[in-house]
Amino acid sequence: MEGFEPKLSVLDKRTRSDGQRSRAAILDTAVRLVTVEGLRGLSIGRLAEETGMSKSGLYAHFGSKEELQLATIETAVGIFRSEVIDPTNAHSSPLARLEALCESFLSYIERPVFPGGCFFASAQREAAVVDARVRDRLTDLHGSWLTLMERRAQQAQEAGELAADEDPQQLAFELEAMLKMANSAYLMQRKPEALERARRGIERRLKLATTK
Amino acid sequence: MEGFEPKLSVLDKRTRSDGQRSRAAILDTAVRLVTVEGLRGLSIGRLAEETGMSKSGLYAHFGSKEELQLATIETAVGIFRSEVIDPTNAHSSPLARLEALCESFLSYIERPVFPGGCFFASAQREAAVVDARVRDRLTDLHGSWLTLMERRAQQAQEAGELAADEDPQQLAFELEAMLKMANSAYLMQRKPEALERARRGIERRLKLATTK
DNA sequence: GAATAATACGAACGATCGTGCTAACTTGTC
DNA sequence: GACAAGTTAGCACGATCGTTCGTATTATTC
Repeated sequence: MEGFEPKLSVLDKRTRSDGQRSRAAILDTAVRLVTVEGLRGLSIGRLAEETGMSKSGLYAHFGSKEELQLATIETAVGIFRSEVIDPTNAHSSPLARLEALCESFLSYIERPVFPGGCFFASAQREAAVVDARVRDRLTDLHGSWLTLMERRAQQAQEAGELAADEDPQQLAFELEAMLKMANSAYLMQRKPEALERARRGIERRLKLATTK
Repeated sequence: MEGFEPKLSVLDKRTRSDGQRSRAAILDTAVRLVTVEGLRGLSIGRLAEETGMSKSGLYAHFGSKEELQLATIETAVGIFRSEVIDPTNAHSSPLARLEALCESFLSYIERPVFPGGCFFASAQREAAVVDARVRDRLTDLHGSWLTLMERRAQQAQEAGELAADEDPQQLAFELEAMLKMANSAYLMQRKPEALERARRGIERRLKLATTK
């Protein structure tokens, strides 16, 4: 699953079980907070209040806000991988995996896995404001996701499941456009109609790419 | 141009010319700041520093941060109207106006009118964090834009320019998906390739809707 | 030219931000 | 059971946040 390998955390010499539990609880709260309030809303004080810890106690787990943000992102990556990407690998054909990827993403919005929609859509918004390492990581992940879609499309084409004159990158671009639109429209106007429109659009687009 | 009427400002008894000029200069800086840093980055201190005014002097123009945010939004609405929407009304046929609307939006990203891409995309991100009046106004505007696209599609269909079995709302959804994707991809990876993909996708989608 | 109201500034407020420091406690290891 | 290391809290710091107040400086009107 190239591109979504979790980055190694800078400090990895933690042994005590209570510390691991605390850290996990903090990050669990953090990812939810980010999707609702954005990366900027992820303040130490707010997070301490939310988890019932003191600011300094919480702070000791990360050492800086930047590290906290990075750790939060990696936590979200893990959830996204297991909730969205991994399940789609059960399918055998590339085209089925591409379709499953779209549906898996829509389901991830619909369930919802995070209260504020797609984690990365929420986080990337403030990329301009955030430290360079955080911004770079977010850009990497955005690229990885798009690349994954493109690769699936290309594999489908190589397997003869897509028309030969179809541009896999163009197809991936349009599919991701629907996913992104679904996320933002579903958040803005709470009606599930947005997800249905995305599903219909994706289905029609894929049909066009196969029967051209 | 229904839906994009500027809201009346709460205070309108300003008479002095220097005050009007200051206010305009502040708001001009504010709209640019929002597209780069988001609505949350629109802090009084930052804005004062950027415009060379004192915090309190600047503050006197608006009375509260909420009013500042609302005034900034209305300023952006005016720019969006004159830069994106109004020019498209020169075309006579509804379908041409719909096409022009898409191209006008892409050009607005490409020029760029704002340094951080579409103002409303930047502002809506933090809708969850902001005061109710600001959130409501942003939701209104989002609805107005989508409704405008839908109306154009419907008019085109009524004029016989679109296939009878095409769903105008679905078409508008998919077109806006491309526009949104173009904005975010163009910002993330600075390559103009994203705009080209959006243009190609829109053209293909419209062709499909006309020759079905 | 005087009166009036708009405009701008400086100082200060309470709150919150990220970040350090110190000290107390728990946990795991020898 | 001792000891080292991990964990947490308390306290305080400088900075910035939105906001208020008093005051001086303008621009417009009579």
